[in-house]
Amino acid sequence: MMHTFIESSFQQALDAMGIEHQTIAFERPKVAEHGHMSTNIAMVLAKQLKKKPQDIAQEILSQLQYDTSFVQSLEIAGAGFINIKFQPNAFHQAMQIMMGKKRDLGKTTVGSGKTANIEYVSANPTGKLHLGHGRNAAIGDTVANLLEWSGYKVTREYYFNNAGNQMNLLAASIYARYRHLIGDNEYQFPEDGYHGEYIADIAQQALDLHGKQLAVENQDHIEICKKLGEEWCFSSILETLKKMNIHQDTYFNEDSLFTDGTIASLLSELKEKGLSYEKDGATWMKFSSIDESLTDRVIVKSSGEPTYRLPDIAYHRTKFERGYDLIVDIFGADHIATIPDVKAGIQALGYDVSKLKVLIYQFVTLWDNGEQVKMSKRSGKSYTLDELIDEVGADVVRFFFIMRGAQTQLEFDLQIAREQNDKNPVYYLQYVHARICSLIQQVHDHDKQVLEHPDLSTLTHPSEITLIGTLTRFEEVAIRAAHHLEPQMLAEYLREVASAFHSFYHDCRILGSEHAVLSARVHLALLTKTVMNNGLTILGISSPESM
RNA sequence: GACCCCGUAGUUCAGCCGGAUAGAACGCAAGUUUCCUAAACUUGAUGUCGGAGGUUCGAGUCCUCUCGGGGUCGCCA
Repeated sequence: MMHTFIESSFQQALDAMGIEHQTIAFERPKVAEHGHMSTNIAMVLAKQLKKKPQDIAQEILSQLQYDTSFVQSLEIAGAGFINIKFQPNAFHQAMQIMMGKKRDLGKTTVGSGKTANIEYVSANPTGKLHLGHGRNAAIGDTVANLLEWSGYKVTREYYFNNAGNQMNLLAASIYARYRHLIGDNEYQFPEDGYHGEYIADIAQQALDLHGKQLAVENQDHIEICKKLGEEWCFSSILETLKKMNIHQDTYFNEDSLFTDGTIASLLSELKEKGLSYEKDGATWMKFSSIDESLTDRVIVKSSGEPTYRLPDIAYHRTKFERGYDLIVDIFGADHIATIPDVKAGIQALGYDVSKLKVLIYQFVTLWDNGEQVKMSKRSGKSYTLDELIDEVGADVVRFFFIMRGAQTQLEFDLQIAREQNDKNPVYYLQYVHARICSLIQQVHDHDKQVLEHPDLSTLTHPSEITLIGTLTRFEEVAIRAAHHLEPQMLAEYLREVASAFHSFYHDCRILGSEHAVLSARVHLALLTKTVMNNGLTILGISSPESM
């Protein structure tokens, strides 16, 4: 936000030079000697004006009219950068503005009036959530939060299929375990069946509810097992998500697309538009006619059953029909192949595909004591998300899953996650909040007056200025993270805030200082608390009052 | 074989729309507390940004090729 103090001055200078209006990029130099802010505008204009960047910079500076109570100095440096140093007053003004926003600090309006749909987790009710789902959930929920803070009206959606092959396999697995429970040890367990312990639990439930009434194998009895399985799995999933502070708004059942005729009408429309054709008794989608790099795929098997592509396209179409301005899917890397097909289908149906953003996250590998924890789905011995949350806590789980970019493979180190100390980055952030809460408590005990009308001009220590400068970036970081759909940008930033605060806290004594200094510093601490609290809230992580 | 993601310090990773001397954490070495939570702070060492070309005032960032790791290529989801 600091650039707002100087931006219009630059625009006016460019106007005076007869240069067309254009966006001026301001950035924070890495080196302190380069000032608080710099712009490369002179270099950008060099080609267009056919002059040396240094000369252009000189010209801009000679035209520039600025408020000297805000700007301390302007310098031309390097290849033609203009470096800006602000007066402490500028930081105090910025702080004043932020203090006025109180709990809404960080909320912006870039997305106001717009709606967004974020689909995440979307696990079918065939088992417990595993670590991959955890990463999906943490990313999805945080992206949803970020968009909400940017002003979007957000719908959090969960898509599931309780009618497919996998569900039949679940039912067959439960039924087999049930038969074993009633003594039919010869009964064959389905090949590729689900082996987790929970299957036996559900079978036990079937036994408790129905006794030996299901002993004869028939469709009704298997259906009972399926229903029990679905309910059990879903409640397990929801419980796990609840622990992660995740609550979704809409649960979209794939089956509804078939029962309400959406699929049928899509099929006839595709046929009408010449986007599908019959071959070998199956219906194929003509992806190759939409995009040369794609291959035609079966959408209805010769058996009459649809492949997953058909409902996927139909489902995404409903999202477009529901009128969202932004549609976000959170997918694991294993689903990467379906995305071009869905996009092509949507585009061919006449929708604006650019509204659809697909966030792909890479796999998670779990490490403990320097050894990789193998996760085998077949044996059912995979480490579940639930176990992970119980072991290290939901805050740690959420943070670890978003602290790296989604596109990098995540190494989840249990050893570090378990530590409740300085090695664990989550505590570093939360400690700032707890420290400030404790401080405020003590200030309250001593002197209630300090909280009124602080004189910020006493904040001149380099650590104070650095902290204020860091806090001023909160809004733009939140916007940028939302725009790029990258939660880890916010996580990185909060670490910077924490570091700046701890330095300030170390350098600048608060309690016992003279009244004016005490008051101003307390307000700086309070503002930091707001930023940390709001930032952690976006990440779905708690802000403890004490640790 | 084709396509997608990744490759940055000993390790795990940041690095915005291409900007100046590539950053952080952990680990390692050395310090800081009669005082607000030492779960903190300060200082130091450590780099072929996988490699080779190219684009330009300027490349970790963009393009081409190449090597290495992961993923995906079904009338499975």
